[in-house]
Amino acid sequence: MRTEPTILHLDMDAFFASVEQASKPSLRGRPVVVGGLGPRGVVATASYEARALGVRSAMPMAQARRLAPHAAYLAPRFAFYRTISERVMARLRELSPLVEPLSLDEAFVDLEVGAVAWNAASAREAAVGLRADIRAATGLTASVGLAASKMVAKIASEKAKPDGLVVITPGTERALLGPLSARVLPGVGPATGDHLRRAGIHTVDEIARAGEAELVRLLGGAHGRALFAMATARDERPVTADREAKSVSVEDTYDVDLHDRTRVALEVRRLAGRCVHRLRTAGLSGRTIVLKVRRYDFATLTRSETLRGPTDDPTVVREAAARLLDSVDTTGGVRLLGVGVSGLADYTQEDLFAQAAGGPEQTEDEEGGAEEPDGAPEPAGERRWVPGHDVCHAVLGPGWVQGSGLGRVTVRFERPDGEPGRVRTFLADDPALEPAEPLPLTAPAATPPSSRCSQFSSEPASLPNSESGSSDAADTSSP
DNA sequence: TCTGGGGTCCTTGCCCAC
DNA sequence: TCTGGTGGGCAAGGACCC
Repeated sequence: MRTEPTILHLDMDAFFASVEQASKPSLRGRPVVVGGLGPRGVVATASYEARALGVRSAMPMAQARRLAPHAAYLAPRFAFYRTISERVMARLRELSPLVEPLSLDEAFVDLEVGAVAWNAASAREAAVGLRADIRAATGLTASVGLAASKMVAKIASEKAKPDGLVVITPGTERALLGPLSARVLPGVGPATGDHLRRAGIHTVDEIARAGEAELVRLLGGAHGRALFAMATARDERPVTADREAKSVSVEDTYDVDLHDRTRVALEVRRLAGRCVHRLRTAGLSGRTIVLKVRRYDFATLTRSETLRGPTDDPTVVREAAARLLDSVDTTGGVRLLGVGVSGLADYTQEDLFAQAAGGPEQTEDEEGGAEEPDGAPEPAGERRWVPGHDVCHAVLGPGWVQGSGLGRVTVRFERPDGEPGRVRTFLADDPALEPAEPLPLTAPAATPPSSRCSQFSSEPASLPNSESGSSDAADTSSP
């Protein structure tokens, strides 16, 4: 156990929602909810303004809309979030080679290995500089926790939110953790929390007092021992860079339950194709094919089959998934289907055969490969305008979709470095309107913008009068 | 209220080989 | 030959995380 707070946990504040507010001046200071916009969507991130109204991550969107009817509801722009995340992670790697990303918006950094910090004062100095740099590079705020272990650093960054820095002095951990709810410990979710509560255990202190043997009896060996260690502030887990993926999967929840067995089989084929595409993009293959089915009543089944060797052949994966589907009763309807591959390797059984036979054989079409690289199928002949996504108008320049429906699309014309912009409504098939790349949040120093709207380097053109009727809808929520 | 998507890890039970 | 213990691989499910 180290004696100085040189493990740093970084957590970007309300990341997806903050990116949207930074991109869209009209949303600053307003409640913003990012997540699935379909009838079965859930909240991915809510801005602090939306949280004040009771909106939380993982909450069904329908419930969020009831709590915050005037919030802006936006579909996530994962590709854009990823580019910002990469800039943040690159900054972290300047501090230390030991950076462990946990998600797009969180990471651990071992400052001691990076030799930028050796005690509380130097660690704090590094953290202050880091937060300032992230703000300058992205315009976003981050919260940072510093401690002698990963668990406590993470709890510290939680205390620091939003936009703060908290250092936990080694030796004070147990006093800090003791009175907190058992739920703050990693690995204590709703089920374990209930389990502990039924045993009369509510706080971290009570976990520690229960003793390891009792926890093992209640929760099983691995979980019980891990929890006791955490509750007594013993966490020796090292910061680990470059963790390898262990599985690759894709899944879809359908707006309405699927009842037709033929349609279900077709969807499983499509998902298998998408999964293989992801697998191949990552240069991987896998040995175990997993089919996931969530039925109409939310009961979730998995079926798996392990092959003799790893594969990335779409035909092999599709056929295995189809066999697995044969063993599942789907009467009553299914709401979700998924296909995954685990037991990953960076070679395939076919490769081995090919080496012997003198070359790989081209398999049949790879469905899902060419289509829908980001998971969204594009229906032929109809353009989908997704709320929150970027567009470019031939005359008016860059903007974003505020809402669409009934053959119309409403666009707000504004840019990250400008003032809140005006709103205009167009026909959904208006040829002057095109999907576009996001504009950078902060003006890039040397690199030219790559956006299709890059010719609009200054303020958007002034809005001409138009009979298409500009509406001044104040939010993107739809009934 | 009505529950996404992409992951990881653990437990349990079964089968098989030794 | 039969039985029992053990350990590994596999399948399925559950819990958790962001």
